[in-house]
Amino acid sequence: MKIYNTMSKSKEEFKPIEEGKVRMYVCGPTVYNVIHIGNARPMIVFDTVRRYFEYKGYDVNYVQNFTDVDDKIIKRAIEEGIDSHEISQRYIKECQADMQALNVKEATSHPLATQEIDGMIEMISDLIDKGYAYNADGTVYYRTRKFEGYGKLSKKNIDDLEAGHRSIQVAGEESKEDPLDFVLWKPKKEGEPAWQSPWGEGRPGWHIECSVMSKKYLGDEIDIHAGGEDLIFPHHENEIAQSEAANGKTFAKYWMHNGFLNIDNKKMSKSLGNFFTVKDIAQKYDLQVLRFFMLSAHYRSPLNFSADLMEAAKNGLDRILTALEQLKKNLEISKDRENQRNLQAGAQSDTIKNGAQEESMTGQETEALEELRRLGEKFEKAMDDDFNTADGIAAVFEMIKLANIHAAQGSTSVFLQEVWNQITTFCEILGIETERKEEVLSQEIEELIELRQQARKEKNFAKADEIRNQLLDMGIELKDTREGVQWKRI
RNA sequence: GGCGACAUAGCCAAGUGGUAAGGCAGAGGUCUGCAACACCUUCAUCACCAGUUCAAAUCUGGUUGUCGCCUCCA
Repeated sequence: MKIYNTMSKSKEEFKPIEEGKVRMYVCGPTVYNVIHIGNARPMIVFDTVRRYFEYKGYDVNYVQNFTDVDDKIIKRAIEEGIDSHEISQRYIKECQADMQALNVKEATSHPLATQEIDGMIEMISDLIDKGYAYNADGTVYYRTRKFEGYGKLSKKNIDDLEAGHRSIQVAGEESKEDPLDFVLWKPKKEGEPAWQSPWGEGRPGWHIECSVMSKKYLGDEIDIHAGGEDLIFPHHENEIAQSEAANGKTFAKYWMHNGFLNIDNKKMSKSLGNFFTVKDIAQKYDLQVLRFFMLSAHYRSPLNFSADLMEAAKNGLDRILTALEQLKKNLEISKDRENQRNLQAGAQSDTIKNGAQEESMTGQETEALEELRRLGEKFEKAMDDDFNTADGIAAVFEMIKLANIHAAQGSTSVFLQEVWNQITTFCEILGIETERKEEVLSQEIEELIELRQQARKEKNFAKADEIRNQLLDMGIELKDTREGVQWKRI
């Protein structure tokens, strides 16, 4: 398995710190609002990474935090005139609901920054003791130049950084020894949430949270640290400086970063009016479509989002789901048929041996299964190469085609079962929910469908079509298949 | 100004040395009362220029263009 490591800027063979285990930390959202589709990309991508590791037999300890103390949360709380804790709790719930709809598995642990203050104070004290941090009137700064490897992840030259910084130095930073130093602890301002510390009341800086939570839940050294590419600098760079200075060990072996999501080729921003929350998308699409769309490109490539592309993703995903639906039906029919046959055979013979007897596969089926196995290898090869989900999806589409051609009602149930198992296994890795949600139709609609069937029987096609159009207006699309009428909501 | 990424068909997107996966859309056909589904057929020489090589989308140099980071940001 190869993973592209931002640190080395190359693909490296994955070797876990501990055999059979993966320790993985993904930077989570700051909960000051509902998440947008850009937030969703790393969640989807790294959830898929996790699923693939699990498929490969690894025991994955997956940690994703919620940053629940931050300027933006406080600002929002003041606007609404409520406690900032209420704000963060509200959006954590919303975020979890969105993640569930995106079929993102729950993290092994998802710590909250505000629950880990003690650990942060401990690490900051430790950094001060070691000379990597200093207290200036209640604000604690990290002494950036003291850490030798600073800039090693983002490949930045510390002197260039300083040159850039001079022109944009912010007011209130006069107490810093060096403009490059960043905040570990900031003193309380009126109306802000605060905790007691050796440097007075205050709250932690953003970067220290992740260092502390990663250490607590995964240990001093972890396998994978992941997040959006915009976090490379300064967030991850600072985490490295904190953790490695405090722990004296390499922080993370592999650094994974997903590319940005653009809207109509522009960066998503509120001012451009091209800002979409996950909930916006959910109004029009099943969020599975969004997930499928995001996995259709490599996670490190920039990805463009548009209405047309979502339509294309929806159509593609439908093709997969339709085929699986058919496959499942055929499997049931085939099983029933074999059961019938066994019952008859059983009635004729005195002894029924070993329960139901399955039909054995035909030569053609064996060949098809062989082809399916090859496609499975193609899928794994793609995923082994830095999680190439686009190639993986291509393999799934080929499997779908194979199923559409070979898996018929008359096929043996062993064959159909095997095809089903194979394809759904790979869908599972991608996080595609393979069974459409069972929906109950209203009585009115049921009756209309029945009426139309009668009209068809009587060859009154004008009436049949009229009813079909009527249902279409109601959002129900019908199709007549060999197994009867099927419908779906559009 | 510093650092970096990318440029493949109408659209999306794989492919890092041997002559272009897959999907969406389109066209033609089979099936179906019609439609939908499905299947078959069809649709590119890889931004440009120069070079290395028996052989390049794939390596090297240059040109043009797009984008990102350097500041809160997934």
